[in-house]
Parts: sequence; C-alpha cells; structure tokens
Amino acid sequence: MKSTLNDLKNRVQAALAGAFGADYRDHDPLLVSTNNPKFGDYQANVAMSLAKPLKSNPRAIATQIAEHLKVSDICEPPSIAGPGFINFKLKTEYLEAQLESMHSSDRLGIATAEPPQKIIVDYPSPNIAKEMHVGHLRPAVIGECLARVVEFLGHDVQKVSHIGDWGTPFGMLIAYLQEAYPDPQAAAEASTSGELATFYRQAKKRFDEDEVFKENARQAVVKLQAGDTEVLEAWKRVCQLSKRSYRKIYDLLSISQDIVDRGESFYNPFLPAVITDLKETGLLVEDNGAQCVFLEGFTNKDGEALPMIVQKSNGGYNYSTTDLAALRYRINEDQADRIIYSTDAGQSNHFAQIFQVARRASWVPENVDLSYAPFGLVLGEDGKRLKSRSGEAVPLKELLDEAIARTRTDVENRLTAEERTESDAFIQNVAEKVGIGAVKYADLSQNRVSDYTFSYDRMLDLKGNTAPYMLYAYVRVRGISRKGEVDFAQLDAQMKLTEESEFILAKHLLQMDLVLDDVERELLPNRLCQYLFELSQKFNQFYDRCPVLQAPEPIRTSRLVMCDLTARSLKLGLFLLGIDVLERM
RNA sequence: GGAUCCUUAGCUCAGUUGGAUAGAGCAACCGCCUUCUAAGCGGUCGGUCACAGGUUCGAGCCCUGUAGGAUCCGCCA
Repeated sequence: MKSTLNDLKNRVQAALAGAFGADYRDHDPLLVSTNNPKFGDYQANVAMSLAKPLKSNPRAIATQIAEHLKVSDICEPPSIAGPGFINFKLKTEYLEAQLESMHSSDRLGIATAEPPQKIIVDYPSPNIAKEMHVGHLRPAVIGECLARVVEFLGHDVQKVSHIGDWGTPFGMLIAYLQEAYPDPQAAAEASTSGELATFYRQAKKRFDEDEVFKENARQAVVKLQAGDTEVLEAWKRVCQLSKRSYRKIYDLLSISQDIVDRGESFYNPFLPAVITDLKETGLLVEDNGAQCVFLEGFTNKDGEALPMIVQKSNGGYNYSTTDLAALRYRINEDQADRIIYSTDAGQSNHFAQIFQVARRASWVPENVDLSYAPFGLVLGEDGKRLKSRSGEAVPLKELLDEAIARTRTDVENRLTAEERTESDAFIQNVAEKVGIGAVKYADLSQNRVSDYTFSYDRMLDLKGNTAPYMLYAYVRVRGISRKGEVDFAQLDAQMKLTEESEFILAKHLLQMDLVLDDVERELLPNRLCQYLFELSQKFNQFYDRCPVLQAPEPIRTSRLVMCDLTARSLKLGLFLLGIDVLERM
C-alpha cells in the first residue's frame, strides 16, 4: 500500500520538473499535512521558497506547478491559497480504496524499512546487586517502546542491558552469602528461592554493624577480580538471584524476554585493548599517573581541557573504559548500523565525551549512527526527584503495586456504582493491565527529554490523555464486535464514507505509518501517544455520531471496517508502547 | 568557571524539515443517556509562546544576548 504523502511528494516533484526543468526533479516540495481542514488534507509550501531563486512571485509559481500536476486519481483539483500554498484534498474514492487495502493487510499497510538495519537498543543499566528502583522505570519503558517500534518496522534488533555486575556492592552480597549459607547446597537453594531485596538488606545490615564482615566484603571483591573459584561461584549465585528478581518486575512491566545482559564482567577482557588501541592513535596522555584522553570543548574552572580518565593511577579501569569497550563491541562484533543509547539526561556529558573519544580514535565508521536519546528525571509531586519517605529511591515494585492497588479500588467502586458483578480474577486482571499501562503511558506520553512529575491521580484519570481512556476506546470497539456477533476479520471491505466524523477518522487511520517513521527517526514515543490519543478521540466522536450495528447496508459493513481498523491500530499502537489491551473493562 | 537541557493557558503538557487564526488534557461552568459500555460526546472560559535584539516573504521553532530553573563536571557509575 502506497504512502499518500510520499506518492503526492513524487508527483509535486514531477510537476516542479515539468514547470521549471529537470534540476527541480529532486527538490523538496515541502509537502505537509494541513493544520486546518478548510485548507484540505495536504499543502505544498514550496512555491514561497522558490520566489527568490526564480525571481517570480509565489502565487505565479504555485499556478505553474499546479498546471503540471497529475493528481486527479488521488485528489480534487488542487487550489492555490494565501501567499502561494498549494492545497490538496483527497478524493473520497481514493480514501475508500486506501482503507480497503489497509484492511486486507496484516500490518495495516505499514511498510517495512528498506534496507533493514542492525540496531542495538539500550535497556536499563542497573547495578544488579541492588533492587530495581524508580530510576530504572524510564529506561525500561522507553527502551522497550523504541525496541518494539524499530523491530516492527523490520529492523534486526539486539536488546542490551549494560548491567553493573562487578563492583563493590557485590563483595557485600558474596560475603553475606558465604557467611549465612556456608553449605553449598543451602547457598544454591537460597539463590534460587530468595529475594534479592531481602538479601541486600541483610547484607547491608551486617556490613554496617560488623567491621570483620566489612573486611570480608572488601576481600571478596579483590578475590573476585583475581578469579578465585569459590568467590566466582558465589558471584554467579548472586547474579542468578538478581536475574530472577529483575525478571519478575520485567514480566509485570511486559518487558521483552530476549534482552542480553552484558555488564562490566562481560567487557573485562576487552578493557586492556581500549588502552593499547588508544595509545596507538596518539590520543592517550598520562596525567598524574592516570591514563587520559584530553577532551575538546570540555574545560575545568581554569579553562583547561578536561581529561577523560580511562585507566586510574592504580591501574584500574572505570566506567568510561567500559563504555568505550561496549561501543567498540557493538560496532565490531555486533556489526551495528545504529546504536540507540537511552540514559538519563544527567549522563549526556559523559556520552558526548565517549562519542568524541571514539570518533577521534576513528572507531566509528561513517555509516554507523550513534543515536543518543536522553530522558528526564521522574519527579515527585513536590517537584523534586522522586524519593521515598526515608530519602531512598523508591523500589520499582512498590511503585507498581501501588498503581495496581489504586486501580483496583477504582474498578471495584465503579462496579458497585454500576451494579455489575465480576470475578476476582477479572478485577485483578483489569487492575494490573490498567495500572501498569497507566504508569507506562504517563511516562511515554511526555516529551522524553523533559523531567516529568509522577502522579497516580493524573495517570489513572479516566479522562484525557491517559492509558485508561485509550484502553476504554478499544473496549468500546470490541463491544460492537461482541454485541453484533461480527467477526471483523471476515468482513469483505466495501467502504462507503458518508459522515464528517467518518472522514476525519479515516484520514487519521491512514497516517499511522508517518507517525512510526517519525518515532523511528526522532526516538520520541510521545508522538505515538499523541497519535493514539487523537485516534481514540476521533473514534469516540464517530461512535457518538454514527450508529454501526443499526446502520443499513452498505454503510453497516463500511462502519464495521472502520471499527476494525481502529481496534487494530489501537492494539498495535499500544503494543508498540508496551501496553496490553483488554477486551472488557 | 564550564557543559547540556529547559521556560508556551490557573495546573500538566503537545507543537513534526520555519508556513495560513499557537493546540490538547485537567480544573471551572453549561448541555447530552428509552438507542453499540456516559471510563463517552458537544459547548463556554482561559495565551505579551521568559525578556531584548537579529535573520526571513513568513519565527513558539533558526542566530546573538539577558534573566530564571534543572542536571552534570579528573581517578564513583
């Protein structure tokens, strides 16, 4: 199925070439959707921009372009308005035909990327010795969404979690495991059934109260890095324990199963080469015993170039070294065409530095795209970084459980008010899907780069740009299918658009491909949220004004197809956001 | 001292390569359920796009400066 925008673009370009010569064959026609329906559906703004080079007035240019346009199969005759806008209004038959081919496509007529790229998508990088907290919410939700979008568009996606699995906090857990479960059998059992949070709390307690334990923990780190077999065994147990705990939360959040964990331990063998290769490029400088690369455009208080330390004076490596090793691995071993880094905006300096060093070392080929997608902080309602009462980061589990509990209360109240009775399993499922969906949607629906204020009341609002509103729109469509006992998939699409609200909905349905391209390019999930919110609104208007099941044929079938396309678009869109739909709620 | 991001309606936010009259939601107020779930729809109210210059046929968007806010800055990640 052809994209209307691209199709029209090509035709305006052809008209440009016809009017002003072959040089204009590839000229950007500045074709965009109109922001006001009275100007039609699309407008070309190119005439104004050509006024100066062609030394003519824009309206005359627009007229010349219009004379060469061949668009009668798609649009009404184009009109010229204002200073020189060329306006296009799509023909009804064209819209109907587009809807029919969309209906017959199992991916709603959305084309796959050509050529597909190998894309690495970042997932959260927690220190896995600790329980997941609110700081991991955004990278999980955003990473999952970006991965699903580029995957749907046909790219080969590798999901990577750059976990912290080698540092000091591990010494504490290893020492605790060895102390509390000296018997290997018991240790194995504890790591397959225990809770990471409990483990961490108890280990921390021991660490704070006992000097001997503290020393044991330090020794454990040293032994671990020296490759001591027993300690390595204990370390593996702790990693397993973490993985299980993390998976539980990821499952609750519907985060992909196929994430690859590559942490500090994974990159250990590659760290020395980072230093030796940097040395070869001549970028490496020794300063106060540390190996550094002096940066361009980053200065200290005295205006001197700032170093990026890649090897500490004690010979140890740090996060810059690991990030450089990871970048190299992704390019050389994974053969990535595009690497999507998504971290909190506080690390943008750090990544700008990493990218600079990698580029200056010529480690990044021309055709590899390093996409940096920073995100803002999660704030509490006081406008400050979200913290628990005790000042610690809020555990993610608590945050999500609270959202589910609040949703459950809402659902129960509504059921009582409507005198409906539903099973406990039904209520719990709705509470989970709506509650988790609301948390994710609240995060994704805002511009990624800005900080956002976490508010249960706002995200669980049944009205407005929220997950519940959209999930309800989906439920309404499914209700029509149930009530009318219509199998949407079996419909023979013969479209017949009549009412204004049908046209509005139809035109919106046909623009999902543009939105996904936009998300792929800009890495802004809120564009997709905006699209889905508008789709829900437009469907609700259609639902309000156009009876479906009672309508006479052929209108009835046509409207049923509209319902089906809306349902499938909502379902796909929400899926790409990582949100599950419900049939009833 | 430097770097990055931000400042749009009372509140929370959109605003797509610069395009026609700057948009939503919430809150407030007024309407609409014998008809597919009213968790819905329609309407009213609400703006010096932080400020000042500049570029342009055209600026919320690009450039410069100012004010305010957030985050980060040599051996933590």
